[in-house]
Amino acid sequence: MSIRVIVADDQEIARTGLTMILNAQPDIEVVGEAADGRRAVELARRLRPDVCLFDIRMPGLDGIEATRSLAGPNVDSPLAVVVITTFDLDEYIYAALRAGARGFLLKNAGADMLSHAVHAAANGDALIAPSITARLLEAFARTGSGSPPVRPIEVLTDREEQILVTVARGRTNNEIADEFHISLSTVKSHIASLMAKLGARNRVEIAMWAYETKRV
Amino acid sequence: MSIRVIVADDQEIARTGLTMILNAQPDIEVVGEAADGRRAVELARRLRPDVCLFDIRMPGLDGIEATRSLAGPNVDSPLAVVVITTFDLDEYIYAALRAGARGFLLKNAGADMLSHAVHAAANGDALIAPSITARLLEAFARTGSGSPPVRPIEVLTDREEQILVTVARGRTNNEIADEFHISLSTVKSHIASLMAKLGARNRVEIAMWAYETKRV
DNA sequence: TTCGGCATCCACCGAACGGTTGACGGGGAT
DNA sequence: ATCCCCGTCAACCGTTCGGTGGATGCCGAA
Repeated sequence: MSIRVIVADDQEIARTGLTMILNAQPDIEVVGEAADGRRAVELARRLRPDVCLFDIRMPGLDGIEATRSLAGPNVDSPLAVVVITTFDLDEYIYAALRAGARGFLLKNAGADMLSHAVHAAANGDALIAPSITARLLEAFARTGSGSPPVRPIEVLTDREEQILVTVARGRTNNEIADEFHISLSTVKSHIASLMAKLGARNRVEIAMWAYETKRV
Repeated sequence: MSIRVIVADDQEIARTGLTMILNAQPDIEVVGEAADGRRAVELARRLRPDVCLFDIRMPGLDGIEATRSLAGPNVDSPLAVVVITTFDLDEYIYAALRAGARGFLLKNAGADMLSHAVHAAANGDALIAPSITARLLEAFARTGSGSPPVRPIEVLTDREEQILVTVARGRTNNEIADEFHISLSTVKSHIASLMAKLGARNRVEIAMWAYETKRV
């Protein structure tokens, strides 16, 4: 019997690529696709696949949240979720693993890595991209404890996400205020909470974050 | 006879996705794939496809350079190249178009957009993602001229290049001054000339430029 | 040698940014 | 009905940034 998988990614190109690569494996079958987190969760609940493959960046419910609601600590019959993303930022990795992910891959992973990760997840094991594993171990060594040095990624609100992008495009606060028809104060509020949530010290670091997570 | 296409992208997932979506079209056939710019150019020279679909970000020779050497101003029998990228930043677009691209798409484009762009390129037309087109027109309107608002890249000095990177990493002027053991004034001088040369209005736009040109 | 480019520095000033505190209404959850 | 989060806004204040107009010394090319 083949491993039943669902794939969720907001980019049609990536979604098709993942699906095709997995379907090319003799013992893997993609039984569903979704373009956002909410539908991914619905689909997973309905189909109960052996493995869910989620992109982190998705509109609405992101991959982390989706993972949490399918494989989180308080879920009774958790599904196996493999999270995939373009950049290997620590915040994401820890958040994904804490959310219950059984795997963490980068989008530049090849077909081999991909199918290995799916097989591992289906077997109750977990596969993490080697480059990430190294940093994970290092992090464990640094803290000397069993708990990873997690900066809990706080989920950005819709408005914050919008502001984030404009900041990363080099807009000034005044320009942002005009663009969204809100006051300068409000823009500063949003940017303040962005800095707090992302741990950024200034707007350039906000822009950095946006770039590194391909939000620009 | 179907349209012969080659696809170049360093991410296997995206490459597979693009190939599958295009092969699903009755009159399009993907005749080759490449994972970096150099091989893409070789492949294109050998196969002479009707359309080349290039990602901008590729190791070695990037998509822009690859486009230039296949469709640039001084090429005698130019091929039709469609450039695709995740980012829709102006520098990329202009660079791609100046390099001779016959299309410019974002990676979040759907299958429709993709096949339309390939068809257009094969017919000697050009298709650009709507969101980008709007900004292009706006830019043309701003300059009021028929020539694209191309900014000739002035060469950065070594020092400027160094400062550029630190700015893009979110450092403040004071931190940069400490890091290089120079005065705050000097940092400001360099940043001023950076802004002048790059046409940036503030340091975030400097950071943008650094990210877009893979300097970070 | 003279000229220009580069890197260094200074002073001044207004604009933009970042931090803080507090406030208000709406909506969803309990 | 209550509470909390979100989005909105205000006032205030210090810091940082960006702009201007210089200055100096060094080096290499003309």
